[in-house]
Amino acid sequence: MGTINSRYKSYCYIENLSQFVGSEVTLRGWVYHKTGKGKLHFIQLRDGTGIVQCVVFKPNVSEEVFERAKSLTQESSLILKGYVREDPRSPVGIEIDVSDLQVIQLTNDYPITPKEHGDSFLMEHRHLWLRSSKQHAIIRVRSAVIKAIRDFFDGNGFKQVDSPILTPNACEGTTTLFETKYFDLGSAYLSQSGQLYAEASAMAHGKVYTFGPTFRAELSKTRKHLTEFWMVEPEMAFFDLDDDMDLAEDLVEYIVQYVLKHCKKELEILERDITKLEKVRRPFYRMTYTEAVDWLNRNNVPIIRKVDGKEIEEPFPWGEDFGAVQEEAIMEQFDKPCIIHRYPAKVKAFYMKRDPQNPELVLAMDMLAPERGGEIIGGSQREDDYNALLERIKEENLPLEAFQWYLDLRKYGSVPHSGFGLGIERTVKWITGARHIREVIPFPRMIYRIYP
RNA sequence: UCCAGAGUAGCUCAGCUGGUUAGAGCACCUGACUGUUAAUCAGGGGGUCAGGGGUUCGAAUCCCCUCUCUGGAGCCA
Repeated sequence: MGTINSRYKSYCYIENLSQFVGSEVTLRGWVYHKTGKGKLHFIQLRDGTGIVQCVVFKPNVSEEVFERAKSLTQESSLILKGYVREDPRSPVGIEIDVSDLQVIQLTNDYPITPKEHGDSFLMEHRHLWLRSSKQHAIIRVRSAVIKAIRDFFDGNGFKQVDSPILTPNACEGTTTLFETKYFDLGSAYLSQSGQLYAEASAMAHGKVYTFGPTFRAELSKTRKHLTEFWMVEPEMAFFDLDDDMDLAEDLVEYIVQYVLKHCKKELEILERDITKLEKVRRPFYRMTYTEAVDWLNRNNVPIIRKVDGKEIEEPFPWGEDFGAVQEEAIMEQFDKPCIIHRYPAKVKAFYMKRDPQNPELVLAMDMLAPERGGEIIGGSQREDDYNALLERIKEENLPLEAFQWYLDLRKYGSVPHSGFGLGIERTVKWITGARHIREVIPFPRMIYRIYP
């Protein structure tokens, strides 16, 4: 891997300790855990890159240093010097024999102990919970996922062209938006998708991707929803739906294989079954919406409706959108992602292109992840015909003035084009096996939580 | 938003059909210990039982209201 030459490289970090066996090093960090036994103290030191056991043996250090080591508490910050030694008794094979130790700050009453805690308590202390080893591993996987995404697109001739976060109008009129005042121009909204702007950029650059936060004021309270989440949205001129699906497969395969290669330790800490991830290789499964409905009915997965307060089970009707029950039933049979494509037009957004084979369908696709990973990608070929798009905007009662620029794209050199959005958090949740989506973003924003 | 569940020590929880001064483990403080890694052993401090109202001789326990939190649904990535 290429690295940048800098003076910071000369610092010694725990992840590089194996290069320093037999020599003296200085480490800076925090006490992750400490145990003692009379004349012997064991400090689990973490420095952000890893954890190593440091041994303080009374005869080896001065009286003051031993007293300082004895007084250390969880999450106290310190600088220590010691010899790096291979030791089979250490979980990482390496240990530090401490010769000197300086306390930067002695911590009192660190709230997160090695014992169990409730979700609510940990979320209140998210700013500290980030230091715990599983949370630390998850955020490192997140970082790797983002790097994989950038490498993939940059290496395939895409340009990153960012979309605005403050927007004048709704992209998909259906979902709820966060509204804010915008000087004398009235209201602005936090973006719920960069797609429309990505389309404009694709007409300028061919293949582009936008990467940024998106905001949805939906009143959803589940473990796969955030009100602020990150999304990467590629958009490609001259791509049809099949090209779009191929690209989505390539991307997801690349991300998973990258994480398997670069995050072995993290996946181990997270106790992730990597044999399941190793199966994520092209080609993925594909089925049309209509095939999926047939499958549901052949396998007796009904839809449950409430009529007069009573729950009634009915066969799944063609034209209805899938809920969590249907998605999970379909995915149970698959050991790698599945793309479902060609949905009924009435359950999908206005900008999606009609299927020339069947006007009731749109050229849309969703990718569902196995192991209850849920929907990680939603995409489509876009409507590129001026009149067809205008018709759809009117049908949805969207403000025509706001979409004038978007219609312009169909007026000046319109071409077939496609794109999709991949949710970073849902992807990281699936890959890490995290229980809740709030664990895969450093500071989650949810319907009832905006602290810390 | 709708449905369901929860709130007792810093944390995780027990506390029965109402009955003396509210309990445990961990964390914290003091001491012992040369191989711990959720160390062990001995001792110690720590409570507005979410808040308010009601029933009762008596409420953590029963009833009502409010607040907070958790999970699920719909919608979505």
